[in-house]
Amino acid sequence: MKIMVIDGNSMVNRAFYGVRPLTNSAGLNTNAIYGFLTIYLKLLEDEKPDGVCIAFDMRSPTFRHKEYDGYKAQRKGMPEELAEQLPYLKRVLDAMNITRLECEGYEADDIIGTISRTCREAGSTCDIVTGDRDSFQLIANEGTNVLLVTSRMGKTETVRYDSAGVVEKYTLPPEMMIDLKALMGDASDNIPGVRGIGEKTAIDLIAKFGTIDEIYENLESLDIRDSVKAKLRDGKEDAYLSKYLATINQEVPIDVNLEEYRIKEYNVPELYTLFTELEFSKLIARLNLEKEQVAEEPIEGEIYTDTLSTLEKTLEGRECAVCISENLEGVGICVDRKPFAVLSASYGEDEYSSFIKHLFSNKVSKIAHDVKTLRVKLLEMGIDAEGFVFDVALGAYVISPTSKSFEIREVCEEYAPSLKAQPEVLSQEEAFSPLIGGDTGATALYEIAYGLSCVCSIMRDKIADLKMDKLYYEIELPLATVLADMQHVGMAASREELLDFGARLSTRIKELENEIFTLAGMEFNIQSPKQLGEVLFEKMGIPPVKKTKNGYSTNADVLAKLKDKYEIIAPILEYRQYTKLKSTYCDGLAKVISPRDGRIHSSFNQMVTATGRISSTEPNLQNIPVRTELGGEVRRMFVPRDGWVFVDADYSQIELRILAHISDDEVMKKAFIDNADIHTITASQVFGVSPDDVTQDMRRAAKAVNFGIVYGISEFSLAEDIGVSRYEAKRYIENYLANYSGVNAYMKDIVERAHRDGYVTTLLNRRRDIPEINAKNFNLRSFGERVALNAPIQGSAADIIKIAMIAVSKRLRDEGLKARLVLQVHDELIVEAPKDEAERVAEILTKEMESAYALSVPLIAEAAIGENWYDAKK
DNA sequence: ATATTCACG
DNA sequence: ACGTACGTGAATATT
Repeated sequence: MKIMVIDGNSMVNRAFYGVRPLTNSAGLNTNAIYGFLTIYLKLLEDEKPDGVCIAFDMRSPTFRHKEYDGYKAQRKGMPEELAEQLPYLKRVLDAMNITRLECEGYEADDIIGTISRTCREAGSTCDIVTGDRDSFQLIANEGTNVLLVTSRMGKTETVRYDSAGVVEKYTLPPEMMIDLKALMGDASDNIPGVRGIGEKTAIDLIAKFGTIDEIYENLESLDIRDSVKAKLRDGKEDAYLSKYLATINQEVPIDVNLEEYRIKEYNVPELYTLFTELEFSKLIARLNLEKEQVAEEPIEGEIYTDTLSTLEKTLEGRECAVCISENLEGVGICVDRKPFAVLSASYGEDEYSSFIKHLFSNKVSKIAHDVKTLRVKLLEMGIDAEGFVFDVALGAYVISPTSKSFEIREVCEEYAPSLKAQPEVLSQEEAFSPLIGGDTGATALYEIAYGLSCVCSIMRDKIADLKMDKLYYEIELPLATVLADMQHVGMAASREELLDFGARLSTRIKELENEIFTLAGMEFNIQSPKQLGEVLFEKMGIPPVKKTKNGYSTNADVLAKLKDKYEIIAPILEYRQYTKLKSTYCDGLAKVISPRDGRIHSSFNQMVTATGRISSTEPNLQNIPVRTELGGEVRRMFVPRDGWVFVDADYSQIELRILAHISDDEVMKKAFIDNADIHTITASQVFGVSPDDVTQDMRRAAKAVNFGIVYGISEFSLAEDIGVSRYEAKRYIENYLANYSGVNAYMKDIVERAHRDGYVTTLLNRRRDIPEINAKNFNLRSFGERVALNAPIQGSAADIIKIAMIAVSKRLRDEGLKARLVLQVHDELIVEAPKDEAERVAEILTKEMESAYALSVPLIAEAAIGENWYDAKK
């Protein structure tokens, strides 16, 4: 077997300096990537290796740096124009299925040495591709050669060196290269060598004596010039240090499996996407990446005219893609890649509606787009739709949760671009909002169904590739049905009480308004941050605390700092609180109570957040006040049906428990296993006192540190948050990380992995891409690093509560209970239950939430029962 | 359409 | 030295 092992950093440098500057239209430099690929493809053609791998240096210091501070000390960091290309190059190599190797504490050369040794031992030949001569020492007669790549004037040349080649060039065999360097040093790596001895003398000496050991053992008796002898005598230590530094390590602790390097097929869609972004159209053509992307045939569908009972039989037990029109006047179906439309107008009312019932029963396996919305719509029409085996929108979300849109059009364009080129109708506007009544609508319906079936098969592979089958098929897909049911059931709030509360707030708002105007000496719009800023910081001359993009900041933090010094501030804060409550909650909620059933049907969106949480809109029921007494009143106005109660259960410290689990931090795990108060334990760690001696203030500070850690802490923000000096905040963090050493290691590791991979994952392998992580802009990159810290934690919590929701929902149904899940607030589930089911439901909630996922610490949920939402919280 | 503020986890 | 905690949605003012 013939292995080619490439020195990635060296080659990318050669490419960068050897290829004229190139950028794509987004301004990204691409010349090093392009040059690298050109050289690689040429080598592949010329050398025809069986296997390939590429070794990279890591940023972290190596064993050589630890031994010698000066090692490569003169090296400047790579220019930004090159650094920004590396993450892309790595993605390209991944898409080409070429193995990349990196190892903390070692250089690429060491990895290469290790592989060449493995090859020798396995009897394989090994070609080392590199741009510098450091690797010459690895050349061996048993088939280890160096392909030295040089570039000048935009031309690259490759010269093969074997043992004879080295002797010809240096008059010394490869194995003497190390000792040669021990004497002559290496300016480019800042290896000292023996002071005063250059290449010529060094070659002579090594040729004569072989090794520096040989030289130093007999130094005084050697037949050489006295001046050289003196230099050797003075430089002995340097000589041995240099030898150590120059010696390539061939025992790097990496798993080497030569079979794994065997050349594999490219991941064509991935590579195509990347090359498109990089604008490498020549390479796309050269590698034939576009082939098979364009459908050969246009979509040919028809309007179904046979009797529907025949069709029912055909569909039974089969899988089909479906798409319904706005009011169910028609449905597009695609089975076995054959698209057609069934129109209500072609049949009698009974025949059509019984077909629809059958189609949406679980006798037919359906692929659809946005199952939750579809199910809600059908539930409103009295149809309990089930049997969905794939949701194309949800698939797109799971694959890339940060995408902006999961509309049919976008998803089709992204996952089946051939559809765009071929059929005319599918690319037209009206095709995606079908209005039945003419051929266009029917055509659109079946074309969409066809599109969905194409997209589905591509997505299934992609989901399997990403190892997200469990996340997708066992969590997200079943959850869509649970969310549809929650949305359909809704939650009741008392319109009268909300409006009454609003009226009471209004009275107080008026009073506050007058008070503020009097203190300001003028009338203005208090709700306008601009006017308020001018009044406070210009007219009244209060010193501004913070600025925003367009003026003075007047937010609650700023006002709190001014509160004790200026009389006008307190009423403003109160005014803000009251107007917020009235407009967002009293008026806002009253507005969305459905006239049909007097309940609020919030939309639960499964495809919005970057982390996997769900969100709630129109209205947002996930931000109903609770932190202040007055705000909590709003929760009293959420009431169950007559004779029913709310059962509310929430997870205790789920995010910190997840942190303890994934960081495997012994101290934090013990705190949870002992069922201790985590903030108190943290306080005892941070302040170095026993848990019994932790004061309220210490606990409060520790709580802020715990939160900070989960968010990707900075000492500045922590200091700001808890009102201590920056220095003190820094001490807290240092103590925290020193005591929770597992957390410290985890934080380092996850950030490093994010830099390397460009994404992070959760416990259930939900993935979040973090393109910012390799940005040159400091703020953007720092943001990426905080995201890398937080997303696995927040996202894993989201995974776990989703599993619990599915389990709770199933048990309520299986056990014939009337109780129904009505709300989820990230770490809290609320069920509306008949009074006589309440205790049972509380048990189910607690049990299913706690057992949703086995962590290495206990997962605790606490349930409470109440006559309204406020009272249902402990 | 964007900015600011503030409600929640 | 950089600027400063993660994830959301709604109301309001302003461009």
